[in-house]
Amino acid sequence: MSTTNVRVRFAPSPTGPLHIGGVRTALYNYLFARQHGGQLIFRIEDTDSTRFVPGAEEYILESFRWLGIRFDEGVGFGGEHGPYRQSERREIYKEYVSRLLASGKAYIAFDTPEELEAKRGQVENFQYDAGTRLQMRNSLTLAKEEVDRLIAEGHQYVVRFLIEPGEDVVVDDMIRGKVTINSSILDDKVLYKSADELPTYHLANIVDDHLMEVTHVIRGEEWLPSAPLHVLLYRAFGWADTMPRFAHLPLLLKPVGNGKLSKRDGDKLGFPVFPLEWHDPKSGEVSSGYREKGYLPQAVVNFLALLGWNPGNDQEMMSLDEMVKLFDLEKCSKNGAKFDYVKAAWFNHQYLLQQPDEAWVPRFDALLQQQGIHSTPEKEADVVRMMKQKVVEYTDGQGNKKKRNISFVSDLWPLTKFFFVAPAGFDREDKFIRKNWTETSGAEMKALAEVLQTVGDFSAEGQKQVVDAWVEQQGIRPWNAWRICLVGAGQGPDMYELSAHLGKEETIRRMQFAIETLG
RNA sequence: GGCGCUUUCGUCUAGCGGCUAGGACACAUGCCUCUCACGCAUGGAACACGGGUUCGAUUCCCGUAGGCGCUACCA
Repeated sequence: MSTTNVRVRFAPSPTGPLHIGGVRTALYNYLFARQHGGQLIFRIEDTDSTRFVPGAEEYILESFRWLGIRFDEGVGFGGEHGPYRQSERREIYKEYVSRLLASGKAYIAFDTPEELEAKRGQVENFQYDAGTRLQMRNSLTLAKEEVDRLIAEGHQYVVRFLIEPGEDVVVDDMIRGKVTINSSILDDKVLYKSADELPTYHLANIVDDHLMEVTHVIRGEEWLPSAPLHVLLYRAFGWADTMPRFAHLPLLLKPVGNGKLSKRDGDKLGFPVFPLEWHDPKSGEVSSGYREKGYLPQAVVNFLALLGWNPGNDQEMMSLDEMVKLFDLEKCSKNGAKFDYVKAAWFNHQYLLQQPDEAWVPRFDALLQQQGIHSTPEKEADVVRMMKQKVVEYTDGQGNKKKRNISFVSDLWPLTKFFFVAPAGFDREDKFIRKNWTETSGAEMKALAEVLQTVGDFSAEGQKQVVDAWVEQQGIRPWNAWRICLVGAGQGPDMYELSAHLGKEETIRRMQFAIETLG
């Protein structure tokens, strides 16, 4: 049974915050693993010691905790195949590099970066391969004693993979089918650097995937061109029969313009490209995150899942568990998807409104605090209830749940501000005010205020009984002008609801202010 | 430049030889209404182009064009 056990991995490089595209890759790996009852491994690919960024690893872990994507083994999760941090696997890689060297599948090269740079300057389209390797300083061209001497003297070197030209290498991709690349266009990739005693991605990747018994490699399309190299490496090690299956995912593209999604796009268009807010330890620069922007993790996950995959029907709202059931690599699209952050907000809107009242109160409370308003818990609950009733939760005549109008809890402030803050003034240019505050409005409001003064039961119902009758008798429609008094604009809930919430005293105070100001 | 991947409404996509080319987001209009929304209804909107294969191509094949990626001692 162990031969059919699915094992996949997500292996980020701790060079900064986790990109949203990486989140989607991890998500697909997660869905695939869960669906097959397999394991998801979290591996840290820190083979480039120069690009290491402190805090990045913790950030990535925290991101997945927030998103609800759970790993089965790896850094921070334990497991039988560790260590899971590549910088802690130096001895392992050394062993496998020496195997390749011993079998003649790889060789040692002493060319310095400067020498290579010079060569590239001289020769157009220079590539370190079968056509050029014999002109370079390596163990193929140098005598064995010379090689040994150089190493003994401490000269830095790299190990390069010896690629035999002229062979069509086929990668059988689960999304794209058979992809063929001729080995002649591949260069003798650097597999290992003596400078930091670490392998490069390619070697570490193959060795780890093999040792960790990974069965499926699900990664971004940017890896497709080097997939043939990886196939060749599996063969060189004699692991061709246990080579994992590949699936190369389409990339996430910029919402506007050309190219793949980058950090810059988010800054420019005002949406996050990272799951969590990130504070760069070097520059001190802050990048916004979905969590801090008020996104719900389910919304982010749902939105991301549908960027490059669909369940084959019209269903869009899906929980993680549902996605696990429905996910299918065969249904992944092959072309890149533009990142539609407007739709991301729509998903958040949907999930936000599914939340129970209790979930709103603390968020709403935080919003009030931010605005410097310290309301009583009763009042908050009252407002939340009212907002859910009049603005947020809407049920039509057939009892169907309908879409509502906020995408983020922070959207609530402009919609509820008037519950807490009286209008400070009125914009006479405002369309609603111009249209609804007429010459008679002042007098009508004055009369209405007097009527309200007499209302004993100031609940919405109590007011309605008295005021509706009065309105009928007067033959006027005072609501919009009244709304201007209490709200200062053309928005908000039912007027009786609102005035009941404000209370008699505040209601009349606001009316008087409006009468004085607007005349 | 070379190599590879890719191409259906503005965007995400359904479609796996025969459909009035479907849905969602966004947009527009109308209805509802004490306002803003919500909701409901309606509408505009796509098979990149050229060759084949076939009785028949959005669908299969080949070109062309566009897009994307890779082309480091980065992942």
